[in-house]
Amino acid sequence: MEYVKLKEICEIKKGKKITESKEITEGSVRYIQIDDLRNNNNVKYCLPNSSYVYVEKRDLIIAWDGANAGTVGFNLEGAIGSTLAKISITDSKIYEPFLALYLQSKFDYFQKTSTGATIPHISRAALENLNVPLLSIEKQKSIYSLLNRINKLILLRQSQISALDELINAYFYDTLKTELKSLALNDLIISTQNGMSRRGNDEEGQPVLKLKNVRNNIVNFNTINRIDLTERELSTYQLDNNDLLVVRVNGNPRYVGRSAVFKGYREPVYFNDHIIRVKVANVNVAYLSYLLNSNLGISEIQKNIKTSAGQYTISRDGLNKIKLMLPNEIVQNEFITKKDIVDSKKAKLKHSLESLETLYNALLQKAFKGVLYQEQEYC
DNA sequence: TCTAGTACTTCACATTGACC
DNA sequence: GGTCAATGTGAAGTACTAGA
Repeated sequence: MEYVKLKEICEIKKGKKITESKEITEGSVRYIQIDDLRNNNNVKYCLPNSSYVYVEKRDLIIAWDGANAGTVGFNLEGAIGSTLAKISITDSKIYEPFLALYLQSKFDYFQKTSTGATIPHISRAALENLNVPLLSIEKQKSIYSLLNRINKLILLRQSQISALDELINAYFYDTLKTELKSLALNDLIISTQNGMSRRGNDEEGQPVLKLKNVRNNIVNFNTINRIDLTERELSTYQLDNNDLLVVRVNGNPRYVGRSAVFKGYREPVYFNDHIIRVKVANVNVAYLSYLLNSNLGISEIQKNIKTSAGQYTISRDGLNKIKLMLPNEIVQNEFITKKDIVDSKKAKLKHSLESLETLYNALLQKAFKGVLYQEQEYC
């Protein structure tokens, strides 16, 4: 396959420092930062300035500095910040979306060739001298079309998963339209207990849950630490099924009080002092966890959080004081039954999503080695 | 020994400024 | 003006310790 250096088909220009405009006026333009290459969750604006570097939708944008240096995006319009660079294609034989896909596939190369001791920066030389496969426009479009179809399926799966989350949320808010009983969490608590303060990550030992193992309604075992526990610790901190685990401390108040129900593991599991274990009665514990992680629960938890030196904590006493509005147990159980059904559908969609992502990456590699195109010709 | 508060660490992105 | 190391800042997570 024939290759051409990137510098022969593109112009690269680094962005400038931009002053964000808090007010959006008629003349405001979008201020593009690294996060904008991944999503539109935090769109910012600025006032036009002749010194700024502007991109059009056909231009590619690459993250120049930081841990994500090498991230590539396109189809954006606006002024780019100082940690981004604009890649303008000057050769009409290059199909922009194809080149964007190619550069996105070279993320590891950009990371490996980056410079800088503290913060990595894209190496201009490595970028400019990158070999780009030179295919006919038709072939570029054909490859892009195939990969884009898979990408659309990936986006569809992601939106289906989000839709199921919204469905569960809608079911949850339906439960709040029934007759509710006002009570304090204390009325449901049988006992609370802080975890062990011992540290470590031994090769051998028992699994000990820490803060990051407790996500909203999910206990994950992906990065679990192991500690060789004493007899006393083994008997004091072993979790039982249906224990409610509540995050006790964090630098961000939003994460204090987040909770999940322990549903068992292949071996006994223990917990450290970032977590409070709560045993409850007269409530569906999974429903209680969902309620505490909802906006309603969070706003109640916030009222009982203490802050000092930028740290936020909730004590066992604070947990007891949390006020709740609960439907009866029949409604709670019905909600959890529905949620379990939706969760199993979500699991299937997630599995499908992972398969699509694997397929996408495999085809991406083949496409840029020229193998994919040969196979396509026989299709 | 347990609890709860706080100091410390790590990571990521933004900004600055010296140097070429 | 471009490059890149240093620094600032905030988020998120981890470790330590005083006091009950």
